Formats: sequence, structure tokens, C-alpha cells
Amino acid sequence: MPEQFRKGVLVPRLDDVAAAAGVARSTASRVMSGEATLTIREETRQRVLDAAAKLGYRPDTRARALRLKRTYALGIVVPEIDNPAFGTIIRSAQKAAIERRYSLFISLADKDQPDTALYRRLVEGKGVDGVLVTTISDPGLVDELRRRSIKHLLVNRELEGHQGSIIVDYVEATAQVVEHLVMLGHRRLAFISGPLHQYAGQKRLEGFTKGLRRCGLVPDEQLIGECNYGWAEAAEVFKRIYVASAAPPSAVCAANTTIASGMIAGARSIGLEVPDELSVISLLDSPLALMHVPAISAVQFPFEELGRLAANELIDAIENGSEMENVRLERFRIAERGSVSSLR
Amino acid sequence: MPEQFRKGVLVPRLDDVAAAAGVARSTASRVMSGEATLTIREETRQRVLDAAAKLGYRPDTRARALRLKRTYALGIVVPEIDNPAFGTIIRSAQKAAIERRYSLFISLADKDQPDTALYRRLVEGKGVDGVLVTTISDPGLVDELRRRSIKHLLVNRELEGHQGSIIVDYVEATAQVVEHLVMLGHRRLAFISGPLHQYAGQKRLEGFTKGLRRCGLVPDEQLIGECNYGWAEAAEVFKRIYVASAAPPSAVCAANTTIASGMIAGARSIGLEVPDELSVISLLDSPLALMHVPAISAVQFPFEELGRLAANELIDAIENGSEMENVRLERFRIAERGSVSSLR
DNA sequence: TAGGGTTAGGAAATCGATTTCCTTTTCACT
DNA sequence: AGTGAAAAGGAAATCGATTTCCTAACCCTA
Repeated sequence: MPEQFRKGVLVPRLDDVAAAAGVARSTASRVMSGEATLTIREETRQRVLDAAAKLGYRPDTRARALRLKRTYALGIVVPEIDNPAFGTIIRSAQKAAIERRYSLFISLADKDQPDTALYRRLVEGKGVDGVLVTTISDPGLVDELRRRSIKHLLVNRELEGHQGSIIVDYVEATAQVVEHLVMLGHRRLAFISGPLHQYAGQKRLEGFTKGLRRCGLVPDEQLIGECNYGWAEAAEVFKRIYVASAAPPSAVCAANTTIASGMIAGARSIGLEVPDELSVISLLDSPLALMHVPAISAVQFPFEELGRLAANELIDAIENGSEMENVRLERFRIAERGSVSSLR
Repeated sequence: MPEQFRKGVLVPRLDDVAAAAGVARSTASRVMSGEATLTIREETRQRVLDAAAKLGYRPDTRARALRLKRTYALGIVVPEIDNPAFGTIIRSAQKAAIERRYSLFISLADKDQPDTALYRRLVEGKGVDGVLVTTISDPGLVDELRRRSIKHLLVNRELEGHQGSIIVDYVEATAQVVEHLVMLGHRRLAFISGPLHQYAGQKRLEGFTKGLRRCGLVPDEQLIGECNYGWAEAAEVFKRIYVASAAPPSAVCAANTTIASGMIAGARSIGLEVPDELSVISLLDSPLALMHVPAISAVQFPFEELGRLAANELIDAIENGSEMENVRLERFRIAERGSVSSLR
């Protein structure tokens, strides 16, 4: 009875393929997995392949993983899913992974639920061969990965003394934005950041002050604002800064397009024209930048490349045991749109 | 030597725990997996638990899955990751899954790469116990799931004759938006949809004409536009419609906030005031709606509930073999903000 | 045709956990 | 103390694939 049962109801196993082709399980395995440690006669190969096709055989990943101690799966931990930068990274990383015959699983690192799916089941349970980490707000994750010596690569994040990270250059890009504005004649620059205790905020602030110093200017505490809660807050923060400052800014760098947009709304609400009376630039591009009149100038980073390289570097490390490096992608581009004016 | 080797370098297995506790593997298994088919003396239990804790033992998911024929993992296939509705669905589904001790893996159904990770490795290779499907643009996926009799649930999508889907009511919501506008005195309504060949576009168009008919009005082909490529196109489409129509619309329904935003820009570019000369409402809310002055009125759907219920229904079906139902969440809310005016 | 080297393919161990089936121990009761 | 039932725990099969080790068949040459 098991014979009928197997053919009809259940999913075929390798044994079924072997039986159908009239060969041993081992031979079927050799044919299916391709990696020929042994030569197989062409005619036998075809018999097995035909049988597999007819039965609709698909190898069982779980069994394979158990035996091979390899899952050919990668995980990526992301803090938020609807951030366009992460979206791009995920997409390109998945594409690169698939090209090398790996799968990529995405797992959200929920703030209220740090005990993520990926972490609990996959990493601890050896469900993935490696992990891309795009958030370090929970340092416990990286610690644990290191402790269990699971290959992992920090993506768009870096950590003091940590081997294996790949980043874009927020610092230099921000510094160059500042230089760009100064070259256009701006002298009073404001900076409205996202949460300053987070990685991106810190790097951008660092770049901001670095850029100013390169131009022989000194940062003015009064012109530096922090915005934790998005658009509406950005408008308020801007107004507060503008009104309070002795000499108001002629240009503002916003951490991202949401903040830039909010700031523009704030500026307009107190009668300021953009870009004539206030130049605005976003330190991170997104589709939102184009949804304004004028469109918002913004810095574009090679996030697609970042995701691709990250996946490939991780896979290399898994397959060749190669050490992971710390890579910094220096490329970026200031997309000049209409929100910045020249004072000259 | 293997003894030392195991303790030092490698990850502990159940056998190591058993050895450390001085019991048999089977006993250790019974303690660790909790499900007591057999009673275990409290003292023995503690010994095993202590040993496991000391060794840092974590069960190997792959081996477990192989033996149990269950992975306690769910997959979700999403068409795009940076759409706020999908973001909400994913987040709440993941949360619900974790609460029931399942993992949720997200996989992007890339258009140019329909051969997704989830599909290839997980579904075919029995890597997940069930799948949430949020896109039907590739009907092959659903076909294949059905053919392999893998539990799956359509989320925010439905298919003729398909058992197992959970949706929000785009049709009724859109119809009620139309009624709402008509009650405010609007008679000439325009509708700018996203791609009309896709699910959401079809449902909204259906609701739009249904709403009009309920109010005794007839849809005017001239006032129906399609926008496939986002903001800038929406502005153009709107202008074209407005200029071309004999009697111009006093209100417009946009499929989503990006289109609504683009339309508003288009309207302003031809000198129209919003909401005084043109009312605008989005049939789908997103943070972008609040990034306007005036803020854009929009329809809010219970996507969080959708994701939660979807995960739970799928898990129920997996665990109890219960049939999956077709559920429609009727709740929705029209968030009135400033972009709609009354003509009375 | 015997001998040596290849080529082709099979039997069985293995990966790590679960579970069935069985044996031993414990305990209550007479 | 002896008996039977219940409790506690162990040995081994199992899940589905890979791989090592081995044997049989084949081919060529001397």
C-alpha cells in the first residue's frame, strides 16, 4: 500500500525517483545534485532525470540542510520596512543572493519585540548560513551572532572594532553638501537631524561639522535641531530654530526627505519662500523629494550596489571562509533640483 | 577527542545535553520539547534543563523540521516592500505569528524574477508550513501552491473561485467616498486610478461607479484616468482630464496619496485652489497625506487587523486542518482632513 | 585470456531531533 | 513480603538527502 500512497497523495522523495528510474538512491542523488563525485552513464542520468520530472520531484531543503550543514539561505534583519533605503538594499541583496542560488529571508527587528523570528528560530537554530544586519540599535543581536560565530555582515552600519561591515559614506557626503552650499554663498547653515543617538544621525552631524570646518566656519549650536517624530515635528523644529536664532540660516540640511518636506512647510508657514529665501537640501534621497514644487535637492547613495556587494561578500565568506572586510563605498551624488539657490 | 571537540568548538547537540545530564537522548528530548508524552521526574527534568542552559543548547530547526514534517515557519510574498499598506500587513502578521511561536519570512516577488526565493526553496522544498500571498499578478504562484496542496491564504487579494482569502472592502469604501462627496454637493467627480489591470484598481473603479449609481449619477468616461507611473504622471493626467472635459470636475478621487499629491500639484499648476476650487480625496491613506497643506483626506483600512487575522487563520488551518474561509473586513474610516470642501 | 586500470553503481552510515516500543523501577495495597 | 499497576527512562527506528566505502562490470593491452 505504501507504494500507491506515495505516488498518489504525498510528495515524492528521492527514493521514489530512484525506484522509478530503477537505480539506487545514491545514484539518483548524484544525478540530482549535479556535483558529480562520480561519473554517471549518460543513459542512466537521463532515466533519473526523466523519472524526477515525471514525479515532479523537488529535494527537501530540510533534509539537505541537515546533511550538508548548509541551508543556502541568508537572513537580513531590518529595523523598518518602509524606509526606501532599506527597500533598495533588500531588493538588490535578494537579487544578488538568488543569482548565487541562495535565498534571502527578511525579518523585522521590531522594537517592542527584539526577540525576532530570525534571531530565535533561524540563527539559533542554524536556519541560515549568514546574516546581514542593518540595525545596531539592539547590540545584543550582534553580540550573540559573534558568540555563536555565525557569519554576519553589518550593512550601512559600523561598529567600533567590528570586522565585517559595508557602508556608504554619510560623513563625507554630508561634508561635501556643506561645502557645496558654502560655495553657493551660504554662510549660515542649519542642520536638522533625525534621532541623534542613532547611527545615521551621528554620522551626519559629524559630516556637517567637518564640512563647516573645512570651509573655515564654526558650527553654531543654535542652528542644530533634532527631529524624532517626522514631518509635523520638523516644521516646528525649523520654526523654533529660525525664530530663536540671532542671524537666521540661509540654508538647511535635513536628514531625510520627510524632514526636508516638513521644514519647507514650516518655512512657508512663516512666509519664507523656498528656495529664494531659504535653501533646503536633504541628506538622503527618496521619491518624496520629487513630490514637491520645487523638487528637493538630495544626496543619492549607491544603496543598490551596497545590497549587492553585501550579499556577495557574505556568501564569499560562507563559501571560502574568507575574512570579512570593512568596506566603504565612496560614491554618492548630489542631485540638484530646485530647492537650493545661489547667493552669488 | 570528539568529546573535547564537541564541547569546545562546535555547537552542542541534544546528545551532548543528555550526556551532561546523565540521561538518554530520548529523555533529554522529552524535557526540552516540553510536550510530555511521558512523565519525567522533577529532579531529572532539572538536571537536563541545567545541562542545556550550561551548554547553551538550542535545538536544530532543520532536524526538528525533518522529523516533525513541520517547520513552524510561514512565508509571505509581497510585490513591493515600500508600500505602506504592505508594511503594516507584514508587521502585524509577523507579530501575530511570533505570538503563536511561528516565524514569518518575507520574500519579494520581483517582477523580473518571478522565480522568487520563497517559491523555489521554501515552498517547493517544504521550508514553510504555509504562505500568505499578497499579489496575484503572477497567477502561477497560486496555481503551484494549490497543485502542491500547500496551505495558502490570499491577503488583500481575492480570486474567482478561490477558497481562502481575507480582504478589506475597497469596493464599498470607494462607493461611500463617492456618496460622501455627493452629499457635500459635488456632482462632477473624477477618478484617477493606479494601474487598472491590477486588483486594487479594478475594485476601486467598481466602487466608484457603484457609488455614483447609488446617487443616481452616471460615470463619465472623460473623468476617469489611469496613472501607472506615479506622481509626475498623475499631475499630467489630471491636467489633461481637467482641460479636456466639457464640465470640469469639482472633486477627484485618487487611488492613493502619491497620485493625490501629484494631482494637487497639477491642479495648482493650472491655478486651481485646493480645496476651494477642487476637492481631493485619496482612497488609501499613508503618511504622505499628512505632509501637505492642507492635509489630504483619505480612507483608512484596518490593515493591521488584516495582517493579524491572516496569520492566525493560516496557522489555524495548519494546526487544525480547518478549511480556510473568505473573509471581508468591512471596517474602514474616512479621515477628513483639509483637502475636501463642501459646496453647500 | 589473464591482469590492471577505469567506470558505474550499490549498501550503509550520517546529519540531529522525535517517538514508538519496550524494560526497569517505584509505589500502593493486601 | 508479594503482586500488579503506574511511573520513569532507555534503545532503536525514523524523517530525506548526501557521501564514503566498496564491489561489479567493462575495456584495453600484453
